Amino acid sequence: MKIATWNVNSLKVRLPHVLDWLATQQADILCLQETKLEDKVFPAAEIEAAGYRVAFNGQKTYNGVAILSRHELSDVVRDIPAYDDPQKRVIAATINGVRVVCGYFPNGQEVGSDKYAYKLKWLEALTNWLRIECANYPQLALLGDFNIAPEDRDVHDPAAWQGKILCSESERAAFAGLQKLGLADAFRLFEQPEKVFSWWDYRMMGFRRNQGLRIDHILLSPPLALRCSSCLVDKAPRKLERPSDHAPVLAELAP
DNA sequence: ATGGCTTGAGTGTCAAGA
Repeated sequence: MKIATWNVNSLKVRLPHVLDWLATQQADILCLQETKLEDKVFPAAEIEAAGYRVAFNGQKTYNGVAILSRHELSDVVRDIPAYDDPQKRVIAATINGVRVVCGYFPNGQEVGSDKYAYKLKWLEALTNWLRIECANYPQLALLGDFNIAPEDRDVHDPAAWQGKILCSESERAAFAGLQKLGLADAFRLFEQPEKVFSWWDYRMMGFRRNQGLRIDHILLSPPLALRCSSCLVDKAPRKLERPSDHAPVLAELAP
């Protein structure tokens, strides 16, 4: 089973890329972030025509998440339960016995800002909820745009990013807090090349110079980590015309 | 030099992303 995550930075603009990528990769599950679409205009018909079922949780202009699946989705949950938040950042569903949680983590803008405080609160709420979710669902996968580079090796220029947003101590501690729930970073289960990133700034030719960060992740509970046979970033869609600034991250789970 | 692109909203140009 192939599971993946991709921040598409507007599904309206990126739908052709998404459909092409699904056809190429034959992914079973794709979690999307930054769809930026209200539910009433979500392109469900086009996605279903491609052979996928879909659940979504969106809003106008900002945020918005979705889970696309070749298999049936059940027990869909939208937003973090008991956490009051108008921003549409979370959707979860059970697929083939796997609890799939799709998250678009807050950016945080700048360390010390109001948005940074919101990011840390949000991370705490997510972690508290996932502690319960992990107990209820031994097979759990957390996929999404975490907006956290977990370690210096996930950053093209660690010195320049030292202590900055996406790399600060508190954000990395929150990432470690998710790992403490038993969730493993699928990418780091395997030997990987150096300087693999999942996001590159549109400006300054960031992609061509590989000036990026690894901030999109797939975290797996212990039984799923045992089943995981590979995890990679697919840079191909980032090379297309009008790409998202993020590339998809893909993991393979043995049956 | 805190810029640089891209998107959405909306028709000026700004907010937000990371």
